[in-house]
Amino acid sequence: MASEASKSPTEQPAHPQPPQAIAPYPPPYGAHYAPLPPGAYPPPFYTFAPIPDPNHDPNAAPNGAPPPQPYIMIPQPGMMPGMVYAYAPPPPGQVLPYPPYPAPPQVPTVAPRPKRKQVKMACTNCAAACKRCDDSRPCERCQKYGLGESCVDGQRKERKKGIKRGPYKRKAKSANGEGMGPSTSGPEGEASVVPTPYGAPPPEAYYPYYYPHPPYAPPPHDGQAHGEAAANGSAHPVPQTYFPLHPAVYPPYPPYGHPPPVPYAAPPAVISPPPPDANPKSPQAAESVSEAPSKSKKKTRAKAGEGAAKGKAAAGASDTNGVEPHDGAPNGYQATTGQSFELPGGGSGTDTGHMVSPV
DNA sequence: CCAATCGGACACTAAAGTGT
DNA sequence: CACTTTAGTGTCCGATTGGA
Ligand SMILES: [Zn+2]
Ligand SMILES: [Zn+2]
Repeated sequence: MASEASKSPTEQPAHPQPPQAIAPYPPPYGAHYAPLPPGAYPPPFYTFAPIPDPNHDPNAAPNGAPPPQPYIMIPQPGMMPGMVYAYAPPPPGQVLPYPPYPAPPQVPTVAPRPKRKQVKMACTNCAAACKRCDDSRPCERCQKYGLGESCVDGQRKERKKGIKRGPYKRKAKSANGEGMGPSTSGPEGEASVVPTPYGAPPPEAYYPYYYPHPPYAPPPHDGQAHGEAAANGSAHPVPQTYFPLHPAVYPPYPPYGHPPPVPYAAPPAVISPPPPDANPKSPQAAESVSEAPSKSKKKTRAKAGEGAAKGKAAAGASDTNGVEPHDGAPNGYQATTGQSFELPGGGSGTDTGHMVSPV
């Protein structure tokens, strides 16, 4: 019972906390990718933003202008796994003033909810009442309602056998979902495109910006093969290059806790991110989409649990007590694109995290 | 206000289908 | 035969209803 009782609605599995050390690792100007010391932190989490190469990148410092500051990329609560965020870490105790990509905390769309856990077998009383049970017998709820003696496991039906199915459609399972033709044969007109792990395209050249971790990064825009990537198709994906806009073009963000001056608009196109996956549908969501042909829900609910405990024998019993998994979203993320939201400071943006200073 | 009810989303997992 | 996909079945969330 000590296993799952601890879920706080507002908390999420904490990212490994990095030493707040940006100073020791300033990537050299012109470097394409300056990773932190190997082994220091989990690679997907802590990486330096690349510094623009003035020879190739339009975002690099204008003539004579000083190079932009290196930004350490630190994951923030609410960020999607694998995403990196090009912005200096907030001071201790503070959070980023702007919504993370791709789903800002303001929108109720995506809350990092832990999966609901079920007991292997609910007792008959709980099952009948459609309430949460536990592994103990009598279960907590039955004890509460004085149903200890009738708290027994139900009996699972045996699953039907011999039911024929059509041919399976294979799912594309690759690290770079990009090029591959995903579920090729979609007879139902079902989604035929597998979304990238992060749904939306990586916005970049924004302040701040987010983008997928290297394996999903778009190719270099300057025609060069940055990083160790691109060369061979066989080796595993390698960090690609992304460049923060130069502050001279796009003023940096205000200090933490301060709202943005104005809504950030789209910047002049310097880099075109790859097209979004046209399929916002969660692979898992398919379940409830189609009409359930046979929902074995016919059962007549017997009186049990609260009902059986008639007469209020067990007072003060409320099954809403205790742990609430705090729903927010199905475990399958909805990869929506172009969804708008409100910025804390009164601005607005999209779930792509595009935010750019007006200049 | 609170407990009981219950529709339906969600989780689990076994069976069917596929690949090697 | 290992692995993947599909879907049958159970769990239980959360909205609704009804009684005190
Ligand atoms: Zn129970
Ligand atoms: Zn019980």
